[in-house]
Amino acid sequence: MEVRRIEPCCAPITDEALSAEQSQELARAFKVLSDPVRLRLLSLATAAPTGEIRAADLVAPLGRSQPTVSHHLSVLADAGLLLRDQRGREAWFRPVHERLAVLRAALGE
Amino acid sequence: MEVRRIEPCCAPITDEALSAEQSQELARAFKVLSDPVRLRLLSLATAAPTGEIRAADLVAPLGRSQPTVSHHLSVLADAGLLLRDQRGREAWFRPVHERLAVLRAALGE
DNA sequence: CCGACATATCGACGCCTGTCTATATCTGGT
DNA sequence: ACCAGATATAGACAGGCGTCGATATGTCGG
Repeated sequence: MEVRRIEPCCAPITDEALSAEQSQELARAFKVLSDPVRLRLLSLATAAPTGEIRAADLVAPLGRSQPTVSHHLSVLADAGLLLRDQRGREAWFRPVHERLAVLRAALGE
Repeated sequence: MEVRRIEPCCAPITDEALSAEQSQELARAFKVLSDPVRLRLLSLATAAPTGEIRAADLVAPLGRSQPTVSHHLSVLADAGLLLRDQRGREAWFRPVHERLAVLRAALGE
């Protein structure tokens, strides 16, 4: 998916026109959010009481295969929206609120 | 693209987990923003001094064919992010800031 | 009424991406 | 050492989407 770390890239799109490069970078970022499974993973991570989730616990609720869930978690981690914490054979993930804030900021206000 | 009007659909994803339906709806919305041409169109519309843009004036700066630009404008209009104002043979577009705000709100805060 | 302009629609093509099954890798416990 | 559990990787397949050229539709001016 050509995932790239989400970084502050530009003024809010409500303020000034984007360059070709800026729009491409932003589009890549929003593409990460354009899948229902990934959005659900992100919300499950943020809403988790402990603030983190374990990969194995997500397969059943999402109704997708284990490799598919693993794939989406990697996409979110590569984008910097989730932070992977490997503990032995388990993979735990925490949301990175600052990255979400970057995208929110790009939408204006 | 199965575009649908962008509506307030859910609490911020930072607050509580999304349902399958909510995540699908949100994903559809972000998919509209996941293309560089559409992001650029949106920013050009918002940054325009008069607050509106004419379709014909966008072909050259975007470097895409006229049908492609027309297509993307339609996607944005269908999503409710742009408001189409037909004036004779010309099509003018204004940004709908409330729709952008809906997406911003879904990202938290 | 005709030609130039503005936009939308159609059909096709190529690439990208989400999904799966099968398999590999690594870890922890017994 | 072995087995079971957790995760990652590989490969394949199907559907979706951005793009284009060609064409249709509609509008203004002379």
